[in-house]
Amino acid sequence: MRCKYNTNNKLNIMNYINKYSGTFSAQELYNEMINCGENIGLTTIYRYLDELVTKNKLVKTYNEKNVAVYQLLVECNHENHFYLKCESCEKIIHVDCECIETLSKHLMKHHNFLIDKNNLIVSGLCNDCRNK
Amino acid sequence: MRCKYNTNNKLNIMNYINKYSGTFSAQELYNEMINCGENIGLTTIYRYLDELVTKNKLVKTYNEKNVAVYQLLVECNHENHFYLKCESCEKIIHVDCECIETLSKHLMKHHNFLIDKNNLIVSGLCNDCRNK
DNA sequence: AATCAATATGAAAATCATTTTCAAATTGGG
DNA sequence: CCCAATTTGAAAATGATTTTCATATTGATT
Repeated sequence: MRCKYNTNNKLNIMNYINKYSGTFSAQELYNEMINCGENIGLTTIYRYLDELVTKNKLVKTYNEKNVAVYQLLVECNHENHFYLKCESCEKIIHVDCECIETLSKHLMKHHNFLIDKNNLIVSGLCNDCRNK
Repeated sequence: MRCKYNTNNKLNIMNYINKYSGTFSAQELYNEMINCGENIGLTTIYRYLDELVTKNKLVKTYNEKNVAVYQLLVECNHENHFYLKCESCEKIIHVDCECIETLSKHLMKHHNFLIDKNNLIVSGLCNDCRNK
């Protein structure tokens, strides 16, 4: 079982995670740490990232190449920030993604509608509830 | 280059695809066909499924184990229906547009979120109120 | 129906992110 | 300081998907 001890490795990984504003893969994080002279194993990174996902500190999604990418779950007022709300578990998911800019531009151009991103909550089912 | 010839294999795969009302993986489809005595290669199935995705006949998502699953894309007029709501005049605007499908696919693929289109209300400013 | 270049096929090998294994190192409570 | 619980990470395993490439099939043209 994991997640019992707070180790130097975990603190160190967290420091590097905090450098990212967007998503990062386990491999990218590993490369960054190695390049900075840290001594860490890729396995350890995978494990700690999963631990943080379980603790809702990170959100895990998949990029266009189907590689897992992670992102800090932090409140923020970024340009492309909006919310996903799970109708089942009520969880709010913060999203920071260009996809909303794409929709925004489309609605303006083709529907003459000015979207209010700060007020956008997209309802649906989150990954956990969808798989229940 | 692919997609030029219509072969017996492709017709045959299509027959089996039509048996599914929900999602199926390449492996599941392969197993089903082999069990039914068909002579087919898994590689061929992967290739034809991708061809059908490109042709918008199938939608490709990933299940909880991150395995690609496919589903027939059935045309439906109300499939892409959602609402715009003006924050100023409270008017509800009905929209039937593919842009929501684009967002939906993106949210599923990259954020593991199944959008509930029937419940989507996008807030903002309508054309009239924006010009006041 | 014979020819032939383009395309399709599929078994085997390769790819590659992720997980598992397991012996060694580390942690923190007692 | 001890020691059992936990963490670590290199190496191996996993497994879905892609690539390779020699062979088979296709369909247009004679």
